[in-house]
Amino acid sequence: MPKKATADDATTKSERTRVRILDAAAFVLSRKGYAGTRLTDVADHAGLQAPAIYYYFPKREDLIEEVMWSGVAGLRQHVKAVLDDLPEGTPPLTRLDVAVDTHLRHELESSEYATASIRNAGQVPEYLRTRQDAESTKYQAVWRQLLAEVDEAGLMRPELDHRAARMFILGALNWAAEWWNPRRGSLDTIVLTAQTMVRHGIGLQTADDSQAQGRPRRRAGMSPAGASAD
Amino acid sequence: MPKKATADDATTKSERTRVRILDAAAFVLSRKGYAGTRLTDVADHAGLQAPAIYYYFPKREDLIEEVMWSGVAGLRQHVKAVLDDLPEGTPPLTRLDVAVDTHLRHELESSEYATASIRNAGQVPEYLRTRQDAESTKYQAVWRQLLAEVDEAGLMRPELDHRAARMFILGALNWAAEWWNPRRGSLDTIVLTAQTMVRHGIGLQTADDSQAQGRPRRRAGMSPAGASAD
Amino acid sequence: MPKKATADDATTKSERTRVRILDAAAFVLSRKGYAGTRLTDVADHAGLQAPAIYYYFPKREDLIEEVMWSGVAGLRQHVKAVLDDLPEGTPPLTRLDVAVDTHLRHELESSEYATASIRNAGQVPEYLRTRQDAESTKYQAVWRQLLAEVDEAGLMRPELDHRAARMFILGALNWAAEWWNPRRGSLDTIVLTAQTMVRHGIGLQTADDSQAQGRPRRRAGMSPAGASAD
Amino acid sequence: MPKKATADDATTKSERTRVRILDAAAFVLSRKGYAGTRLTDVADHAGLQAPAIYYYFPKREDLIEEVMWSGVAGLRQHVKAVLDDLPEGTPPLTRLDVAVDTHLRHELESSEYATASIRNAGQVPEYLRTRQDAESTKYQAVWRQLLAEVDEAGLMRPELDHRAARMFILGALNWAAEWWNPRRGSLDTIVLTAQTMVRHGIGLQTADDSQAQGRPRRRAGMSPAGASAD
DNA sequence: GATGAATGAGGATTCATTCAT
DNA sequence: GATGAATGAATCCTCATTCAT
Repeated sequence: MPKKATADDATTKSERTRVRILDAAAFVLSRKGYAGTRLTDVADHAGLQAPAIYYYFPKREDLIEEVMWSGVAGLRQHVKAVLDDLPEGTPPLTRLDVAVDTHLRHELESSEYATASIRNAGQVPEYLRTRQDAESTKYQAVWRQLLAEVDEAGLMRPELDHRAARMFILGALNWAAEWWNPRRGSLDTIVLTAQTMVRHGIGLQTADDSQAQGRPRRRAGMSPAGASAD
Repeated sequence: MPKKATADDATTKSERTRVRILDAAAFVLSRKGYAGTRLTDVADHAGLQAPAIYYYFPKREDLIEEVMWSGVAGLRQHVKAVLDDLPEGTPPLTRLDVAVDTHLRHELESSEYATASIRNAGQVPEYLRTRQDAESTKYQAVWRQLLAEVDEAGLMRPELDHRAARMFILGALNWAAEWWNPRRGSLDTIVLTAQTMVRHGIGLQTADDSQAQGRPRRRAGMSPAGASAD
Repeated sequence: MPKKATADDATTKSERTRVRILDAAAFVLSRKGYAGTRLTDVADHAGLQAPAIYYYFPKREDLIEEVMWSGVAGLRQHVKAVLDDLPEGTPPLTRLDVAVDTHLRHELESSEYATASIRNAGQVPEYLRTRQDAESTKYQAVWRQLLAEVDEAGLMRPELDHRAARMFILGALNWAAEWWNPRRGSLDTIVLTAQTMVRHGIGLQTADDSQAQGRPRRRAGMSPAGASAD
Repeated sequence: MPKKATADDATTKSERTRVRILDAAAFVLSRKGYAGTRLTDVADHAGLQAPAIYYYFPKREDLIEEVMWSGVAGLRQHVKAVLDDLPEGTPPLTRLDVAVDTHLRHELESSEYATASIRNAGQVPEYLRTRQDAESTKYQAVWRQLLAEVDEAGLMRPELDHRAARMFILGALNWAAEWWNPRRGSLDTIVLTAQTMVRHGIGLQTADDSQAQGRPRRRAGMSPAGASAD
């Protein structure tokens, strides 16, 4: 993500308002669902009047579309960036660990957009999903690749259907937004659990590769808002 | 669910209409979300006019509440019944296999209610969730018990947080409703994949217990959920 | 107009409400113009709440379209019917007199629809005018025919451009709705004035045909509302 | 109109912008009607942003009022000026011809204001019409005078109601804006037709006075109306 | 002089709900 | 039991208008 755009970044006031609206929309959308997202609520959260939204987004749908898209886009870019940063020759199961770690932390810690996007994937009408679907497909490709690497290394359980396995992993991770509560268990704990389950659920055990990996690095300004501003 | 209600059961016509409305509501709810569920659409699917619904349900919310509740209740009863049917002494990991199998098939094959309930768990307002939450808690208990048995048998990976593990499993299974497409892979295939991932993600491998289990048995009249699938 | 449909006709209550709404819309439309016609005002005049209109007309535009169309349609049918009733062999200039008389009385006495239609002809958006334009064309044909008959009888002033002459006549008649005030001159007076001006403005004087003609006959149920019900 | 304001007059830039706004308003007003005239559209046509209009006109209504007033005022002044220029002793029916000619050409060729004013005469709210009504009355007086002269010369058809006759003439002329299309007949043609119809519709034929008169003379700087046409 | 940003007052439209039949 | 007709409470969206810059 070349340009970082966060509400506090030194961009124009106008741009910051736009981001505030998007943030508010992501917040409301992830809690109330597509049909339940009222512009009044979004405006309240953004600290302005509903009609002001129209100065930035021609239609309610355009606002929602952008949130939904940013959700996947931000997630994909974040995960992809982290994976690309890994040293050459990192073992496939370790890369899987890192992906699980990154996805989960982004979803739960940094991005209301990601949860908004995940939760409403099934409810947003067809015609609002073009960009989102495209991003989704790309993100799926990232995971397909991860599993393929495991497979090529001869480490994948033979009984598994690749697509189903991928979807079960993503489902498990996505669903975390529904139940995770910072007060009932640290994020580190659940990340470790997820990594363990994925690593062994997917991978054949080898004695020397049994420790889950993934070092969370906080990365500033990686929010989907930033993504959306590209 | 004390009373069995299926559309073809020899109940009054009135009762059958009630079920038709519930079925329709489950159908719409699972596709449009809580706020997007219009009584008009429900009525259309049930083959009557919207005001007729009020003869059976005092408020839109009551109808939705019942669907949401039936969703979890039906799922729980179904899974519980199947587990209870297993012969005494069935090994814990096998019981887990069976639970995965049963949950998945019920969700994907037999119950629009289950998916309605799953998908909208986060969007339905607090005050509509009393019964649903109670059922949910009970259903969680079933799975908590399953994992506890595995643990007691000394077969559970020690790194796992029990609650998180349980939630990841349910998340993976629940999410399947979002992506599973009968045309892109048989149910048997994905059931096997899920079983494998859960069994190895959760359980320590023992040489003699490596084969996934679970024979689907169709069970009639389990719930309105069951009804809707007929 | 085969079926007569007036608000007090013995049709269903529903049909009568529909007509009441149309009448109200014609009333408001002719006074406030296309953009100024608020559904609230229409509803007030019809004695119901604005949303009730949607029970009868899917869109505000559909309501307006129907009024606009009925306006011309009713006028055309009325004038045509009266002309067709004239005895065979009625002289062309007499037929012209009758047409002037009928148009004027219908516009000023019987039809809020006609004035609504006339006044807003230029402001209603293109896509609402299909039916109206078709009717208009047909009505123009009636007058083209009238003038053609005068011409064929060798009674038309040679300097005249036929189309322009027709339009000037219709303009003079249509505009009457803007200025005519029952308190400032009887309808009979202005009808006579119009007939005189048209007859001599258009026709060459012949000694024996100098008296304007046209006996107003009140005809029940000829309202555009009736027309619209066909 | 005390101050002459033409876009190319050597006035301040400010004054020229004001005229541009008025021109734009006349344009929009004559096409969209009173209620349909949006400041945004006016601003677009004037090549500036809507709020800029407020620098020149305190209220939307003030802008519209001025256009409506200028419409009649310009027309009246133009017609009056031309009539006053006629040589002493010009016969009444010739004066009538000239008036018809002048009104028609001004309306159709030079003034978007005139058409705006004519078309919306019935829709603009009462309280915006003070100046306009005053002008209108004065313009009516011009025509009343024209007809009176014809009458005094003993040339007026006795059946005619003076007021009605005047209104029919003006209606015919005004309505031309609704149908005249430069591509479907030259202005000269329709002017001649109008003159013929008025002269014979109103006047008693005398052998030696049968030729229609009226030489169009372009007169610059008459009004904002004139200005807009340059 | 002019614009970007924002607001308040409507106005069209939707939808749960009511009620007489 | 069920529907046709109607309503009241939102909700989206538009537009004149304001104001700081």
